[in-house]
Amino acid sequence: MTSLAAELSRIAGEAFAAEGLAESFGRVAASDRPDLAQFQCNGALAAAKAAKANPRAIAEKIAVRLKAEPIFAKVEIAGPGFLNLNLADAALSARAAALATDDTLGAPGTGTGKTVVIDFGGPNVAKPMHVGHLRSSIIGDCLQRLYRANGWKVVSDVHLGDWGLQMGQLISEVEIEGVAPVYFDPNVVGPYSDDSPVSMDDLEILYPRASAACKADPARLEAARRATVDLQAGRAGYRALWRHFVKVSERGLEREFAALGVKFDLWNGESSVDALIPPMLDDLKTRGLAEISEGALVVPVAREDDKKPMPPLILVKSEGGVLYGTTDLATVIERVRNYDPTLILYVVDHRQHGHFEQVFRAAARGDLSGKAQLEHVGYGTMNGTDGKPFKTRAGGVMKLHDLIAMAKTEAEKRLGEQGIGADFSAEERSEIARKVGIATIKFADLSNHRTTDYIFDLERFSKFEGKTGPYLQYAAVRVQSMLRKAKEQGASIGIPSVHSAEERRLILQLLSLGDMLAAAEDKRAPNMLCEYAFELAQNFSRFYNEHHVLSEPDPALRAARLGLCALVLAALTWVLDLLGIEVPERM
RNA sequence: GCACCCGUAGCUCAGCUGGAUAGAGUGUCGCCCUCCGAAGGCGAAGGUCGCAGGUUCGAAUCCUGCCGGGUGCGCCA
Repeated sequence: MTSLAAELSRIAGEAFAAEGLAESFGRVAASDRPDLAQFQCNGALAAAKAAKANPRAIAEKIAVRLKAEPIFAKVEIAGPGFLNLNLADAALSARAAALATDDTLGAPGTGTGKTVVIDFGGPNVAKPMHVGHLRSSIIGDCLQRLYRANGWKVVSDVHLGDWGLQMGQLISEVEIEGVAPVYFDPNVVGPYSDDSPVSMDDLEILYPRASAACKADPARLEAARRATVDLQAGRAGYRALWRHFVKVSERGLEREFAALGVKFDLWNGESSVDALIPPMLDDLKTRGLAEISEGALVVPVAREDDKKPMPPLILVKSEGGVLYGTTDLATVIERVRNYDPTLILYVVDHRQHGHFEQVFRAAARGDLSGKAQLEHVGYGTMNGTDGKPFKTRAGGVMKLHDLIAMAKTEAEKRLGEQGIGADFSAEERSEIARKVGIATIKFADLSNHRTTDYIFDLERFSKFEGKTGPYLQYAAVRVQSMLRKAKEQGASIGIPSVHSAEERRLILQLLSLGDMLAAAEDKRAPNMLCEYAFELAQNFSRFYNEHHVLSEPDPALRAARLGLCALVLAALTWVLDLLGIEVPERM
């Protein structure tokens, strides 16, 4: 179904058109001044500016036409030419009734027939996930849920970091440690054991050791570079060892993502496009797009009008290794070939903006992206309460696993303080705490605007008061509880309609859900979902405070109000689901 | 040095394709539970929207300069 605002815009647009003005001036949106009206149209001001006419006079003409429309209960002109509009309650009620039977709750269907590839998560092989991966994972997951809700075909790809210098660092470290000499024996070409010579715990020790050694010693770094080149060139022992690294790491990562409730369609990585790289390089060289510069093969991407230096995208390093820019470019080719998407989103830390600009420009120069628009969906840093990047108390990198555990512990503490679930089983209490802990983290992260840094304050985010994940879960549980009671009492659930100011307000917000989803998609802005969910909970509380539903003596009115409660619950649960937040049965 | 992002209430943040009295949470101070879960609702106080110019009938929003903070700038990811 088309959104209410869209329908009103169409009606107003026709009024402008009938006056010989552009239809686009008819854009109607929720009013900035809810005390004055439900909706507003500011088109008369813009039209007057364009036509050098009197805005008030234009507004008068439009108002005359709009007053003839039965959908409006009020059409007023205010100030220099604002059109303030209220709807007839009958129209609102009809819309609410239609919404109550709409499984999609007014989702806009903006993605019908379109495919989007979303690249997020981006964990690295051999490294445990840390808080740096948190934002990519939960923002990316929210976007994939949102795009699906809006009708897109979504292909999500975790895009493992499994092919760069860090792999060479690890391989050379294993060689130095001497823990698996067979993989380095030039006289052995396999077959190799199916069992990994290293565990995830080993890798977590080996990688930082290798990384530090390479930083300290140029010769050690050189060995890592050589190992990288050999791995990428296909040396059998290195490939076998590397496959163990990947497999071992994936098992750990799957657990981490499961704990977060994040799923991917593809578990591809940088290495997945290995075979595509040589033909891509040949093609780019043949077409004169790639050239040798300072010993490396590069694609120049600088443009005349650049205001800043724009280094070329390096495809092959002087010693022969490929970089993540190379795999990113080849991955564009792969995704276009496999899915022909209209959009590819990269949910990656905003510090990598320059990298993506290079890749996107190179893709454009090579005409590699088909019809796809490539877009870097950047995000800011998660900081500690000191305003600096989030660290453990000891000053180290906080693992994601530990952060989730902290949030769950905090949730348990809060639930205990509130006496929630005192009579539930230990298992159920634990499960509730898990859901609340995840909600704490996700809502805190997603409610901040994506591009800005934010301060992670567990103390504040885990509160049940205010704009928090736990509060919204509680609000949803409360409505569930009421509907359960209604069912026990045998009360029938009817069709929502307007009988009071509180219901009117609630229904108006419910009818704007589709517009919010479209806007959130357009801006790739999860915080709009958070804002909506919180406002919905607030509007419900006002309604709930004012009208005692279950004790309402008029059965028809009670049924209508229960219908409204059911609709609110459906909308709230759905938006929370898009945020990746689960609502417990009870709490 | 150059480029990008940010500077909004005591604190944490929305709002930014220009529009009416700049919003929310939190904190502070008042009210409101014989009734569906008060983890709530209603109200008050709190702002030169970093500073200075400019465009406009109209600027938190667009442009320029400055100050303050963050980030990035060729073989890491």
